Amino acid sequence: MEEETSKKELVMQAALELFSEQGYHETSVSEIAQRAEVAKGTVYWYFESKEQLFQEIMLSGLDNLYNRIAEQVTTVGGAVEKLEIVVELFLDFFEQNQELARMYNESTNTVSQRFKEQMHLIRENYLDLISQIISNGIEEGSFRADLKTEPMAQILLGMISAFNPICQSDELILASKAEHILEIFLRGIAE
Amino acid sequence: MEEETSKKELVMQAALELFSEQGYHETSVSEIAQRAEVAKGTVYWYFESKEQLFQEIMLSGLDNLYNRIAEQVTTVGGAVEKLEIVVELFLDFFEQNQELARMYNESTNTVSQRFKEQMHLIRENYLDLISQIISNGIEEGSFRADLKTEPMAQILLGMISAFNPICQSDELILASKAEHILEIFLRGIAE
Amino acid sequence: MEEETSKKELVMQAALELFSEQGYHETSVSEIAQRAEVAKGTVYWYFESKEQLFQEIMLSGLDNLYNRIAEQVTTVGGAVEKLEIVVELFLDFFEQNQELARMYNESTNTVSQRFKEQMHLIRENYLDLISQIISNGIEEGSFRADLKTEPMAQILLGMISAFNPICQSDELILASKAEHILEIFLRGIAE
Amino acid sequence: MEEETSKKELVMQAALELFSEQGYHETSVSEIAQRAEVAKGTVYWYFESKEQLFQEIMLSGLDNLYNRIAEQVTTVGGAVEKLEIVVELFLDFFEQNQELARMYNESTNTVSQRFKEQMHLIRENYLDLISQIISNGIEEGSFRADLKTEPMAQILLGMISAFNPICQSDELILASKAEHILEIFLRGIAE
DNA sequence: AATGAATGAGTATTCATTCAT
DNA sequence: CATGAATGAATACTCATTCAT
Repeated sequence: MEEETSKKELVMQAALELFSEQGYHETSVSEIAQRAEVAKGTVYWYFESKEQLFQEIMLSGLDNLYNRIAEQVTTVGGAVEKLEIVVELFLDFFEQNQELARMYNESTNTVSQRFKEQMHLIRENYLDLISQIISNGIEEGSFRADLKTEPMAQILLGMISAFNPICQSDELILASKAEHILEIFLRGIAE
Repeated sequence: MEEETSKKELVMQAALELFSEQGYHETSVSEIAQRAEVAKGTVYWYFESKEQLFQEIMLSGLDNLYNRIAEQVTTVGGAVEKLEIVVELFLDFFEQNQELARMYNESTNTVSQRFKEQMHLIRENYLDLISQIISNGIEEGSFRADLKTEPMAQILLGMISAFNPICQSDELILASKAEHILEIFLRGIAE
Repeated sequence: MEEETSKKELVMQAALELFSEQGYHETSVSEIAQRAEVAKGTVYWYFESKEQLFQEIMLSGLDNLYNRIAEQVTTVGGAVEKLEIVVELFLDFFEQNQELARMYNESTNTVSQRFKEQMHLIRENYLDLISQIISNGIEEGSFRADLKTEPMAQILLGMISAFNPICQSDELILASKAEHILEIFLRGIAE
Repeated sequence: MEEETSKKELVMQAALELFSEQGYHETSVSEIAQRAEVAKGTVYWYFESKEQLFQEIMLSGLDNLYNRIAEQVTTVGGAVEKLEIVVELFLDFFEQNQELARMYNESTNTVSQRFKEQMHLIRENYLDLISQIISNGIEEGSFRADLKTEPMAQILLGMISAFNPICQSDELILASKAEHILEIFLRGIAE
């Protein structure tokens, strides 16, 4: 009657864990089924292929983050505060989902054209969101008017990625990472 | 009589091309041998395994870049000029070796612990180099004294990666990329 | 309220179509269920297994033909006329049911011993029927008395099969096929 | 130095045996490798796929038979004697290679379009050969001039197939089968 | 040094069948 | 009667690696 978690979700969770622990290629469908405690066939009942499973996980994860950011950003007024939120939520997401971050990197060559396009679209959504915020900041007079918003958005994402736990050795705390990024970026684009 | 290119180099070149075109897992040793126009066994005469081959390519590529940067950096005086060189050489390298950049991303999970450690070491070398420059800049009075150099170095690398051609859609020219990065970063860390 | 066609018949029809379009092994139970617009489980309510379904289709088809031939053959007097009917009905059946003809060929190795025996039995029925006609023809004085009826029956079936549309490239019309067969066979066995 | 049988031949032989014992679908590549006493990979070293292996076996078998017939047929003068040779060699072939005969039947749906076309071509070669003989017989005055040679050739092949051991229950000896066929066919087409 | 035939462990995927609802 | 989610055994095929020549 309760059926706490659907089998599909069990599979996705198991796959997320294994993909991020071991990588896409190093994880077999059998392993996923085993960890999810379902039969191998069940994986194929819910997903057309291993790759599809991967994509569904990626896309849903990134979509969630986007929605969370887009939502929170409306709760504050100034462009500076908005960027603070973007940075924090992103860093928090990387912290919580090292898996996806890692998978994102690994997937570059692995997957189908259609998937790449979807990923690109998602990335563009993020860039648009940030560009918009910067644009608002310029109107507000908070940021320099001579900036091209799109490359700025790219740079911010790059800075954030620099603190993706995968790339990092030393262990800064999240708040500190955000501080460093904002310190440079906001100063860099300030009026 | 001349033997223009050694078979080992032919193999490395073929592997570099194929790895970057298709990714590590999607490239078979047979393909590499074929493209290099040598027998499969020859690959194994020069390299212990496919993974070793991969690593040798990666490491030699990144090493070259490091040496080039380290060398050029000594030819100028100020910290600002040094950072300009770092940014430009990195961006140029990405442009010339999209392959390695892509491979670097993909390799995160793929490979052995020992290899990861080597990659980390290389990355640390880069970070040290940049940290050192920033540190000098602080002493010079060019940069703020309250900065932690290591996170700054990380941030700079992150910003540079943001313009890795793999991640990008729009086609900025190299000079323009460098300008954007330096504009924000130098302003961000300036005294 | 009317329920024009029973689900069982829908399944058999769908299976017949698919088996003959694609062959036994190339057709999955899922496909059959889909084409029949019933659930997969329904197939298993009516048939013990995929093989049973196949057999039921085969046997019922061949049984129908046998009965039709056996019946029509009584409506004429002479052995020659009887053989004409045999040939025509067979050829007509092949034309109408290329599917079954094809399936018959394919099934030789596919299926269980018990099924093969049933098929053999059916074949023997056909051979008996024809042998009997030939035997009558000999008594009538229409056919040579030195003939062994059983091999003659076999030969006739073989000749008929030669015009099975599967084996053929050129498109003779049915009447013409029958004519060719009878021309040779009747002349060959005539007194 | 001797290497009595090449591994490729071992594989083909094993496959031929297993296919004819159990059928195409019922035989796994593993089984073939096992019976041939080679590794599974070796099968794939010599053949692109299971289907290719099947095709190579079929085509080479039928080609051999054709060549044998075409050759022997030139050693005798009259059309009647030529047809006797055709019938005998065919029947002998079926006897020796029940396997191939059976496989031929089963393959109808299994395989690729290109293969079907090749099979058709081979069949046409056989039909042409026989048509030609009949045509010569007509010129010789041995056979009726009102015959269409192509359907006659088809009929003869059909008669021969009727004695394919697969289709048969009782065990006639080869000579007797040939006699039956020729008795009817030659009488049927005689002047 | 170089070759390429041979190996066999490993993997994604299919599909007949079952059974709780 | 009817459904379709769940199962897991079975299979074709790949590919890094070895080694006799």
